[in-house]
Amino acid sequence: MDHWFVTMDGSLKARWEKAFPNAQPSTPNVIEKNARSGDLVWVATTVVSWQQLTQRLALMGVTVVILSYAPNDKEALKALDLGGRGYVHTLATADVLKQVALVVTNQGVWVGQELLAKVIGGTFKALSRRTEEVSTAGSDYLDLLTERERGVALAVARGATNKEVARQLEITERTVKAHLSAIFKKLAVRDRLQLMLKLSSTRELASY
Amino acid sequence: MDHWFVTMDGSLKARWEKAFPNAQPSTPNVIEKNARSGDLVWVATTVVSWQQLTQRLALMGVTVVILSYAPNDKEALKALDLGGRGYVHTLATADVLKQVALVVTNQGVWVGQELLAKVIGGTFKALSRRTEEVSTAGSDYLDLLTERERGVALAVARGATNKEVARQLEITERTVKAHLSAIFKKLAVRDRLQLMLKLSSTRELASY
DNA sequence: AAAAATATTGTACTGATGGACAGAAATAGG
DNA sequence: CCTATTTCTGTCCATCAGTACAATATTTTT
Repeated sequence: MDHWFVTMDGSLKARWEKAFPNAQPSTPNVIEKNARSGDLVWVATTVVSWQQLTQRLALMGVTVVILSYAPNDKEALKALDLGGRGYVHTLATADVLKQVALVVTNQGVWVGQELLAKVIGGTFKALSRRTEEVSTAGSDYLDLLTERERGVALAVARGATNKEVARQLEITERTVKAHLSAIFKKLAVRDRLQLMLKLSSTRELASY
Repeated sequence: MDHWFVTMDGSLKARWEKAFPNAQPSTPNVIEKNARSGDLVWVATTVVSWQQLTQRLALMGVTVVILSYAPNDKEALKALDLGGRGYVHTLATADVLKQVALVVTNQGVWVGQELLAKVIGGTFKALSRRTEEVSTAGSDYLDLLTERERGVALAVARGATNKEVARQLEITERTVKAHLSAIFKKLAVRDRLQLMLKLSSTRELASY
């Protein structure tokens, strides 16, 4: 996994070097050829076409974090909507940058807490009204499964591959398959697709 | 700063011990007397009164993370609304738990990425409608597809295999694959599982 | 104590899946 | 008339998913 910092002139700020000694500077023109899926690319909003660049890189499977000199909620939402996984002030300290990297490379999303509070506060009421009557509906197929099987079933229901489930639960892929076979038999479904449908019919799914 | 795990019986799962050797198990009755401002308390939703407990602990200045066996958006928002700083799957690995701790003890908020995407996606659309800068107006991903692609997408979302879709639409399996490839690219998903999730999440988002 | 359930991992196989190259015909808009 | 879009199809190949045989260790139940 490589680190790239994309600016207009390919300069590498001292702060970034301190946080990631192995990071490489790059420019908008060449980053799309050099970056590969799984890499972490930091894109400055001083790059003229940072939005298109973010979108394309995200589609490539690249983890993108946007660096802005003047962070604001609207730009942050735009960045995340385009597939960016983080939005940080360009002048963030090395410590913060390292933490951001840790979070986004582990399937997390980094976003300023003021924005998050604002968004969650506003959304909660509308969303809870909508789901109130549905959420506590009875028959739960998950009760038929063992604790470990539940973990596997929930991960699969979120769209994870066997390999991903194995990594998440810290077991081998073979064990995941074993659990899945048991799950399929217990819930009488033929594959993971039907499992998703069966589970999503009774509950809303989210992940960690 | 102390770590506490609150369950009904005060048990301490092996996974938690691995993540935090110094963590202490506790029960709802005594945690309010023992925890102090700045402490990190993990509360399982199996605790009957986890909501009141979360609220009271948060008001005390305690950092609270909620652990749920069956995470869902509504519960997550409720947890955060009550002052919780994180919402994680009970079966999260030690690595994930450690990362959550790192984030929440550093003024961060931990929330599932699907929920975040939903909330951000919803807010972004509302926001851009208001400012009228970004058009797209495509609330439904199906609008991005051609008629034939829509048929394939819907069949797949119902859990059909390629062979079944082919029979239903009276085309060859190869053609189904071609449509699917186009669908994956247009909707920026990696496989049929993610397609199912994407389509089912739009329906839920219809209200905002 | 014995039996059952649970959790884990192994190899080998078949069928399904998705991408990499494609090409060909029909239709609609300029 | 030309071009772009849509629809349909082909082969090859690497990877994934699920099963068929397993076996072993731990925990729980009887």
